[in-house]
Amino acid sequence: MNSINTSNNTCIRALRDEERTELLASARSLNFKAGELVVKKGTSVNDLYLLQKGTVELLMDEQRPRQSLMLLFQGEIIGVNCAYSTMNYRFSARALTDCVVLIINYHTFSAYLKQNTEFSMAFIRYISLVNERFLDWHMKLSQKNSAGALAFLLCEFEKSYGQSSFELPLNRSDIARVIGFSKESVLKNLAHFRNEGIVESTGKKVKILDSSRLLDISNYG
Amino acid sequence: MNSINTSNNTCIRALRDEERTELLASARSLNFKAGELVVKKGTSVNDLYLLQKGTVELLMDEQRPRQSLMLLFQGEIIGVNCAYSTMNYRFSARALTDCVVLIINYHTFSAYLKQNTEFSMAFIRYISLVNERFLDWHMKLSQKNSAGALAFLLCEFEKSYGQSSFELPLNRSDIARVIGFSKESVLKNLAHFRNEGIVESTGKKVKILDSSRLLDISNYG
DNA sequence: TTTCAGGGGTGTAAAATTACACCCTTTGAG
DNA sequence: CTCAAAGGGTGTAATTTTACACCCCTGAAA
Repeated sequence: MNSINTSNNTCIRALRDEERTELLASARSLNFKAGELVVKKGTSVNDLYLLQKGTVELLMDEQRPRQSLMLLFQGEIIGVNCAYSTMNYRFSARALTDCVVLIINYHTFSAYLKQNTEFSMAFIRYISLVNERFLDWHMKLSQKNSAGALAFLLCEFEKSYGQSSFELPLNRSDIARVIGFSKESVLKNLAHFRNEGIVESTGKKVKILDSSRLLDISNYG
Repeated sequence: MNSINTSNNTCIRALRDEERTELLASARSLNFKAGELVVKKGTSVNDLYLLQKGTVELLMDEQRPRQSLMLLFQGEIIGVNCAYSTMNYRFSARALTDCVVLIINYHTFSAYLKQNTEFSMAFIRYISLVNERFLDWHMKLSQKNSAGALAFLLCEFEKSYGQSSFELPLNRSDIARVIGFSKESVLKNLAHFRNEGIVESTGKKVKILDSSRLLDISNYG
């Protein structure tokens, strides 16, 4: 059980060794295929879902695939904000890639929060940072034009994957939904980036050639 | 000191009586005039600012008065999210009306978080709810057209003030900044609402006549 | 009293974005 | 092999929003 990798989540690391061992003993790992629903909006929070591997998309509504909240990469607890507010998921999470999710018992987790002050302070810090990132994501996208928003998303992938060459887990319509613009705007801006030599792209394969210029477009928009 | 009203903040109420008394003994009340800067972006968090009375606007940048984050009404702790993440304010807060702010010592507050489990759990719940409201605000505004956004803002004021007739602490340009549209869009939509008999408005005085229709416009947009 | 700045207000032009129509290529099921 | 579906891609029209020009009114300073 100790082989389960939790080192990419800052607040789990704040647990004492024996607590972490015990918590992970009660946890189980689950696999999701790309496209599967990991969390359904409206359901109650019985467990915490730590995304160990893969990328998920948070959605306001599965039906109308209009409003995408943001993307989560490995190391994040999915919908952690809902766990201690309404205790109901306020959005759905869909796997964009094949994912490995660690299911952690909510009550066990809460018990440690009450028991271990170091842990609860680390958790407060963790959710504050998560919410900051959440807000940043939204501020950035809503204040940008279509080119800036696309540049921002590409930069986020580059940062999260840690490499300038990667494969997007999204098709063009998906990208459009995530950044909140039309598919055509995405295509035209991507074509523009290609013509300007800022990125190379064939289908979902993307290589960022001029990272600083892309960041400029992202910040300027 | 016990006369200080803190009952409108849920997490302070979770303190034991003697703790609350002690916390408030070390706190002081401060008045801000409309237009004054309450919190400056980039400064470190040394105290928590509990807004006892009035309305403040959270801004990404004081200089370029473009991006407004959201409005805070009485009972909220200003920038509570920053207190336990970077410990630096990531945005400024400007008083829209005359305000009364209770300055609470950050270290004293943090000491109670570590000491009192009930309080720390209430605080986790509080910041989760605040962030949910933050996110809601942004989701709603960014996905709406100009009419929907204006309707949303008017509904927020109605809700926060608890009455359908009120005086806006914002002129038309301010409204435009807060909802992220142009001044002209605000004026035209307001004129439309007036013509349709949804609101009455002369200058900053607003009376909401058809609350449910306004809510529809807010939700539809 | 005059003047002028600030806010409220409105029509029209300009810009950005979306929607539609359509084409090409790949791929996998029959 | 064939054909249909899905994704990538592009031009053009329609829509939305912004920007500009300008008007009126009020209130405070000269």
